[in-house]
Formats: sequence, structure tokens, C-alpha cells
Amino acid sequence: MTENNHHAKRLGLSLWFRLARFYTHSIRRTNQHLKEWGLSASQFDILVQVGVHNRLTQQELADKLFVTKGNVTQMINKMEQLGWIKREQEWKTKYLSLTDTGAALYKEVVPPQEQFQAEQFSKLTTEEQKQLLILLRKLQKED
Amino acid sequence: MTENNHHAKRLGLSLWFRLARFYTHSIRRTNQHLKEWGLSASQFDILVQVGVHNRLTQQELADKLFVTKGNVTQMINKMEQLGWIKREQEWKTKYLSLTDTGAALYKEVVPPQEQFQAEQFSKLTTEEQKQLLILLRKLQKED
DNA sequence: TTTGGTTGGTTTAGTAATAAACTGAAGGAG
DNA sequence: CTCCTTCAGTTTATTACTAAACCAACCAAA
Repeated sequence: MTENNHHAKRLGLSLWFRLARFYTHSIRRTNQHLKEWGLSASQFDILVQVGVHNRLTQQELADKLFVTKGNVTQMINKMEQLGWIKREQEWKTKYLSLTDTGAALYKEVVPPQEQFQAEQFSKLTTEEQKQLLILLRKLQKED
Repeated sequence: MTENNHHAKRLGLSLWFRLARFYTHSIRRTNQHLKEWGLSASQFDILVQVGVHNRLTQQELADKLFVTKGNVTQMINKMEQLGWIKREQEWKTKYLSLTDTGAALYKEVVPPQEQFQAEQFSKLTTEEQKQLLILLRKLQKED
């Protein structure tokens, strides 16, 4: 193996570790922050997706969040019970949308959460943040 | 709120979503890949840290991985039982190191895993990967 | 018309992680 | 000496997630 090749490999592992560390740290702080409104990071994720893409199916939600449909079933069960989300069945598919309570929560929690996430990246300049976004987008692009 | 300020906030949220999506996707593939050697992503993480920083305490390991010490206790229990890691108690602290089996596993699994992680970032050029690493490092820097 | 595939959702068992409360040992201050 | 704090690790209950098996409904092809 060439020196270059070796460095390239080490780089991949370093990137992975850095990214994983930042993620775990960040999600912990996020959960802590969202406690104030009685929801978790994943619930917030769902609230936003359902709020933005109204009447989407569970499968579509799973695809957007990159999680399994099994996970969606469980999360929605809970959020339905909490009265934030409603399911409307048509044929065999279930369409999701926010209840009034859910919509109110959305309006209340999104602005401070935007603020909070902005702060988590505030060690980077706006220019650097844009760069980071470009790199992340590129990483996920389908072949 | 100014237009700029608003964009800055949206940027933070976008960054967070992108990063989270990449992470969940990536860790799933990693787990899948590591199945071949019968270990999980988190176990690999621990194997590497203990392999590199020999004889570190559980608390130090927790700090390196950005997880709670409770999590470390549980993970180490399992990996001790699997015969990969040994604990040596001195006073009240427990020092971790790899067993011979653990060291053998380390040697076997690290190279292909480096290869695998390199591939996960291969949509970026080497230059871009270095940039990404710099940005991630900056994000985690202590004040 | 049966048969078999595809699709949306559910269930279940297991893994990783957390927060918070706890144990037990040291080490210091009065 | 006793009390108090701190520190390393453990325990417990809970959340989020996965993979894999499953169910039910529709659809198409033979």
C-alpha cells in the first residue's frame, strides 16, 4: 500500500470518529434543550417533517428521516397518543398531519430550536457553515 | 429580525438535519459491515480506543467517546464476557486493556474497517475530506 | 380464478444510549 | 475522630432504533 493510500484510509476513520462524537454530543444537548417543551429530538424531527410536508405517509416519513418504518410506527403511536399528530387511513395507507395542538406546538418550538441549532454551529463563520452544508450534501448525493 | 439573521438560523437547522441523516445512515451501514466480525459499531469504537490508549480508565474512555460512564459500564461488561477486554482494578479505579483475543481481533478488523470508512467518504475529494475534518475539529473546540 | 408478488404498516426481540439515583472509598476540615 | 465532599463505577428505568418476521390488501399474470 502506498503512503498516500494509507493516509486516505486514516482520514476516513478520523472523519467518522469526529462526526460521531459531534453527533452524540449534539443530540444530547438538543434533547436537554427540548425538554422545556416536553419533547425529544426525534419527536421534534417528526413534528417538523409532518409540519412541512403535510399529509405524508408513514413510509415517506421514514424515507425522509432515514429510519425504518418500524421505528415510525412506534414514534407515531406515541405522538398520536400525546395528541400532536393524527393518522387518516385511505385504503391501506395512513396519511399523517398535525392536530391543532401539534400545530400550536410547532409554532411555539420551532423558532427557539432554530436559534438553538444556530448556536451549536456558531463556532463556524457563516461562510464555513455554508461550506459544511455543501460538503454534507455532496456526501449524501445518490450515484 | 433581519433577513440575514433569519437565514443564519435556517442554516443551523439545515446543517443539523443533514448531519443527523448522514450519521444514522452511516452508522447503519457500519453495523452491517462489522457484522462479519461479530461486532457492532460501538464495540468497534471501544476496541479502537482501548487498543490505542492502553490501560485507560472507564471514565477516560467515556470522555473520549463522549458517552456516559453508565454506558461504558454496560458495554465493557459485555466485551469482558466476550473475552476481548480485561479490567484490572487498582484502588477504586479500573484500568482497561485488550486481551490477546481482543488484540487479535483489533489487528484483523481495523484495516478493512479503515477501508470501509474511507469508502463512505469517497464522494469527496481528498482535499474536501481534509476541509471537512478541519470544520468538524473547529466545531468541537473548547472555548 | 387462483396464485404469487409488492406494498404499507405492525410486532417483537434485542442493542445502545441516556439521566438519575446509588455505593463505597479517599481525602480533607473542623 | 467524625463529617462532608468528591470520585469511579454500578444500577435501573426509559427512549430510540434496528432487523426480521409478519399481516392484509391490492394487482397482475397465467
